[in-house]
Amino acid sequence: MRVSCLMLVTLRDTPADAEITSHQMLLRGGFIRRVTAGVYAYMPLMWRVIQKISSIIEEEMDSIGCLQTLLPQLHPSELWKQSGRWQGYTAGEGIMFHLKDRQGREIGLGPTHEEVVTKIASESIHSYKQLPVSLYQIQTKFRDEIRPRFGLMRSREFIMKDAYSFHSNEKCLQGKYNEMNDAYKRIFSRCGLKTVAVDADSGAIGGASSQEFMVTADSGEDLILTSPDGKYAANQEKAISKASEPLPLPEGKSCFLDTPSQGSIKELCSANGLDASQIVKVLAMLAIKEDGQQQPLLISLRGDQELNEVKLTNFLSGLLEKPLIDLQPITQEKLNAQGLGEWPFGSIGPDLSNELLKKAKTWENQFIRLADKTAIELKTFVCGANEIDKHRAFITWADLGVHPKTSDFRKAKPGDRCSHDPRQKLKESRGIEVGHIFQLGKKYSKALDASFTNEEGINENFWMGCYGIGVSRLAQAAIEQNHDSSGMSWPISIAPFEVIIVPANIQDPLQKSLSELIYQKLKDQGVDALLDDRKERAGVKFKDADLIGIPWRLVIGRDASSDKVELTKRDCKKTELLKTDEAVKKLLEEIFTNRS
RNA sequence: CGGGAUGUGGCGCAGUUUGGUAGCGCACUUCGUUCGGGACGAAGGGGCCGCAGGUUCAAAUCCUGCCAUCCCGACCA
Repeated sequence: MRVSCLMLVTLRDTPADAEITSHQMLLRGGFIRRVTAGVYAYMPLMWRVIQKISSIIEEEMDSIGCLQTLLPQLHPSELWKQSGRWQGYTAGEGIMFHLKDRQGREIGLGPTHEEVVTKIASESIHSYKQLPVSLYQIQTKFRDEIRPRFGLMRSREFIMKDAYSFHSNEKCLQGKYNEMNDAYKRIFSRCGLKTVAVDADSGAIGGASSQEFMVTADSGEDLILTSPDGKYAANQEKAISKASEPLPLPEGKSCFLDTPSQGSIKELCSANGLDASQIVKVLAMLAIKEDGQQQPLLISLRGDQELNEVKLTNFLSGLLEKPLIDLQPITQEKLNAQGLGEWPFGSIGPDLSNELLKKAKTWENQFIRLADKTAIELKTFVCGANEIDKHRAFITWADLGVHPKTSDFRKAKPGDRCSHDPRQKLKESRGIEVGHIFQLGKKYSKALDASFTNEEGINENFWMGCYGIGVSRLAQAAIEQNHDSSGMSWPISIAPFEVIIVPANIQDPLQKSLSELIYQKLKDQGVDALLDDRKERAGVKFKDADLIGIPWRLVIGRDASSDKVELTKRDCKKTELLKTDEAVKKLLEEIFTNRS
């Protein structure tokens, strides 16, 4: 390809609305253009990158026996109603774009394809003899993100590879899951990315086990916690840890404390000489279920711990046997709207009376009481007295007479002791999620009644797994990990071109003809070569070459008369002056040995 | 949706406080000189100043409403 034909438009100034480096560089290099919020056009250079990533993914998926397909993007609402996700994905802050066709039928624009693929599998597969099967596609997904951000990192229209596997038993699913795990590691490493695999929450997709693949980068949106020995890595949403030992309260008889304007743990501690780990704090929250039911909750936590809402949501979804669509703190405004009186916020105890909910208009009138393990383990503690400006001290759970459901609801934090080895402390780093694999189990096959006949002649629902890679996100994440002050520096396996040939002065007939000769030679060898044949000054071409990050640069300049050219490696900027033949030979060697 | 900021040629910005009919740098076009790290000179082209109302002799500038974009939280590949 010739730069003169490439529609290359680079910007000298950084567009003001781009925040992170990779986004800025993609815009400056003319790789992407924004069309509307969270929607981008992939320009020719970017499309080449995406194609290269796609090929690597295709090779790896094919190598583990996955079948490529292309599924529809318009999904009938019935299918999503069957799986029980229509409400959650469209109502409230749902992320599915949806519309009505001319007949008034509701249609969703595919944010993910479990429903469609499960339907297809169930129609085509009737016997265990046809299993296992894995299908995948590389396609645009639509998600009406609440807040699109950072260019392709969180866009509303993005390219994703999604795979779905169907099995006759759990063991087979686990086998495929492990194969996928390995394939993912190969894919990311072939793309030149450093990634960590972390335990993850399976979120809205649901299912049992799940792992995320994170490109490590300071600009990442996710907080990852890892152990120094590398044996444990998890997304903070999911991470577990051992909380520090609480400071035991000294002996004492249960009593009331006057605690005027000590509504926060901090104030309570400093006014009474307490440690936060000696207090049980109670959060009042409202869970909104998919069917609209509103359930008040009281969650007890040790004073020095924070609530992990993901853990709470998952626990409640199991308890209520319905997905939650929202979780919000109870505020005085909400109480007023329910026609309820004032609650003693700041002094609420785990035993706050159900009486307070009696007159609620739309809420359930019993609390669900929950407590984090660390709170339950306290022998004696300080807690709210359910009266403004009053707390109680030297209280035990027996004194309170309530029996909250107990689980792990606390947020693991950097510095916490690791569960597998308390001598180690969790470290934090940031990551960009580029892949996620799930063992779904029978969640969708049950909901959509997708089954096969097993060896015993009995009808059984499929065991399923699903496996995603954010292709367009991965491309941007690659820049986040590979750039310097002058621009991008693509890993060669996914670079839009492998080498750029730059005649310093295209007007010089010798330089021009030598450049053309080398260009032809490289092309004949199957190298992705770009020839900068523009009538620009050398400086301009160098700046552009650096910005668009082509891994190798061959400059044909003043030494052309002695048949010498310069070979430069983009990532380290190391330059060698070589005879033309040697330069071409070395380049071919480098490119062919490093092609993954 | 809540909190904050910003909307002026393709990009980056000034002008808004104190109303007088739009300017700078980059990019673009033409000519000349230059030619190894975003050249110089000359001459050009391009803007209903986010949109809609209002105030005024006069609005980018003042007032009202809307819209859009970006940043901080919930969402996620």
